[in-house]
Amino acid sequence: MPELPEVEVLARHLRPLLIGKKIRTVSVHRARVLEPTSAAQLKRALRGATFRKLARRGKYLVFELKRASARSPLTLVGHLGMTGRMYLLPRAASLPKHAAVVMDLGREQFVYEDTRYFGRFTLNANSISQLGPEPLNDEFNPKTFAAALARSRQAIKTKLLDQSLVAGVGNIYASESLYRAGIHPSRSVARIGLPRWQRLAAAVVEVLGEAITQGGTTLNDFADGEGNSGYFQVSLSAYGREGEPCARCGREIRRLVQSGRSTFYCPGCQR
DNA sequence: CACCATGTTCCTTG
DNA sequence: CCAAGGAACATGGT
Repeated sequence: MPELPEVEVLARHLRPLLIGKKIRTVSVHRARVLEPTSAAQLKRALRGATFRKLARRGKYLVFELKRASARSPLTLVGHLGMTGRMYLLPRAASLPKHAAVVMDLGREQFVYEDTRYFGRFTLNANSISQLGPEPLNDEFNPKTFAAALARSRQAIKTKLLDQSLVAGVGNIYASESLYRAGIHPSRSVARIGLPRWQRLAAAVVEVLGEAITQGGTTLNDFADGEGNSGYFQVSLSAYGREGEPCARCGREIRRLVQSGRSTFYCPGCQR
């Protein structure tokens, strides 16, 4: 459940549940997700710490904690990879098969589970510093967008996944944004002029914003970690619709592979 | 068995 | 040094 909108919805859900809660102990079931932090480091740093803030940056969750002893706040960075989830469970509840890190909060436990263990839960904030502008802020606009691509000839779809260009767009919303902007995913970024950049930037903002709004209706799914996240309740126009008629022009949605990842587009609407 | 999957990083090649 | 492409990571669903 991992692109920007899903992470934003999760952050809004977790924020009131975590702020003010104190961590008693931390158990690490899969140390790989902590890298480069060690299990011992994480346990020592978090024991007795209290959640103060929770923010989102791109697809990352940024937890700020206060340690009982000390002055400087502690930053914990979470990323859900492809299959990560975070939620609270009652203290006695049994853990899921792929629980990676569990924090004992007293009457509850804060669980990070991740089937494929591609995600991260770490004290290292390095990857965050490499992120490009937030698409839902005004630091993101068509000009910074176009300027960042000056020397590239890659396909625009591939570039949209580059987190140093825009933070938070993933494989699903890249297809959706290009569909909305009417731009062919294979178009070289060198051949995109200002009007197209403007349409694309606007489309990215709209698509992500709408997904957040729609994700807001399925918040309850995060609470118990059961069943589906509600992710695919967001209505998608292109992604996953190969062979189905385009809602705008009726031609069949096609699938192609770029840099090893599926792209869905309408050959009629996207040039 | 084959292929697909919401992501990032590392390695190789040019 | 840079850009670009592909494999690796790990598990499960169809």
